[in-house]
Amino acid sequence: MGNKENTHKNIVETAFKMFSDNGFDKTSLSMIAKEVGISKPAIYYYFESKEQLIDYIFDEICKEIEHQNDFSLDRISIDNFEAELISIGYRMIEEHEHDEYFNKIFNEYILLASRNEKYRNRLYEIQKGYLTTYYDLLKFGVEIGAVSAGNIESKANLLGMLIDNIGNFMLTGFQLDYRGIWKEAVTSVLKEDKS
Amino acid sequence: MGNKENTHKNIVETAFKMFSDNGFDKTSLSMIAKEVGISKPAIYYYFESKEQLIDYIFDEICKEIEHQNDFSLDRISIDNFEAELISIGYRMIEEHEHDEYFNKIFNEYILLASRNEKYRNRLYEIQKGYLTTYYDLLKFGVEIGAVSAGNIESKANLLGMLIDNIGNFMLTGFQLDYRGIWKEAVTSVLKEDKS
DNA sequence: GTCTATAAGCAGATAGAC
DNA sequence: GTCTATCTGCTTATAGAC
Repeated sequence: MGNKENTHKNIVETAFKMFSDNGFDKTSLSMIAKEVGISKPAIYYYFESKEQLIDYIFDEICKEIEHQNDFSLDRISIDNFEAELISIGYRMIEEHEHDEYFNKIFNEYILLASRNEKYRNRLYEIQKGYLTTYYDLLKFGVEIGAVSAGNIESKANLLGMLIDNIGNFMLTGFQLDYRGIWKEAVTSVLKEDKS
Repeated sequence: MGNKENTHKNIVETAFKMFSDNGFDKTSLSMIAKEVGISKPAIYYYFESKEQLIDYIFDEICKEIEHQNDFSLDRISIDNFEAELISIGYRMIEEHEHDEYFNKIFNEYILLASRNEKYRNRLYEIQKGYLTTYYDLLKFGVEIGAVSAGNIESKANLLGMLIDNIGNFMLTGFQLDYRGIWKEAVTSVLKEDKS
């Protein structure tokens, strides 16, 4: 009874870590069971198949992303718009620095999604929401006069895609001045149009 | 005799396509052999192991990238600098549009590299060279007076990382105005500094 | 060079006892 | 809930004939 939830949690957390370390295909249920300290059939008491375990973790990850993806516009004014935008990126970079597993397994799911429709739609919505956040932010910036009105959509996509790839580059262990890059991007985008 | 090179080529090309479609782990040597129209042991005549086949294709891909990664600065002047930079990105976008397999298998190798040192160093050098190209371009732009001198490195990394992720986004089937995003990035980066 | 036959091992998954 | 024992199928890889 009390143990049931515990074992379930152990399986999920161990699988998450091992999938992240080795990938889905190179992590067998036997390996997970051994690491958890149970037998392989015990996993089948909680999950119908390996695929269902992978799907369960996918769902958990998606929920977490969807949840953390809405930051409020409350504190933002014309005076601190640029600084706030910069610090949003800084916060993302910081999260990545303390989060070795998440990005790795997420890339695993992205590759899965490129071949399996089941994961594609959900990730599509996440990516869309992700870019939309930057769009809403810049649109708000236009309203309060902190951003010039041209090409808001492209600017938003530019920022969203850049911060996304900063996460990927960090994953590969590439050492760059990511904060400097992000700051440069924000200030460049917010610069007045010449014309 | 004449057949030897042909079979070798068939194996490599078929494997490339199938690895791209299904991933390494979900493409067995039996599947490749069947698709080529030979028996499985025939593959072992050309490659010692599956891993060696994967490595061979990795080497081919790296060589191709390294080769196509140097565009000359000859045609570039102060008058056409921005336009040339924009068209460099456009050309990359166009390549991606006609190249369904390359990006997919390349991402497969990136994920491999995140777990296997053997692939890591080579990809590291490619990524570095990639970003360096944009750095050299911008530095040249500074010399001829087409770019203001501040933060060249961050600007170069920004452009390099953006065009890289444009490729990734295209892979996922995400429909965006990638040319507009790239153009916005280039013009933003080349805008005069306010101060 | 390419084949048939086969070895050895591990994968996902199930039966059934406790 | 968790176990031991087991099934089926597929994997990489090899032996040896032609």
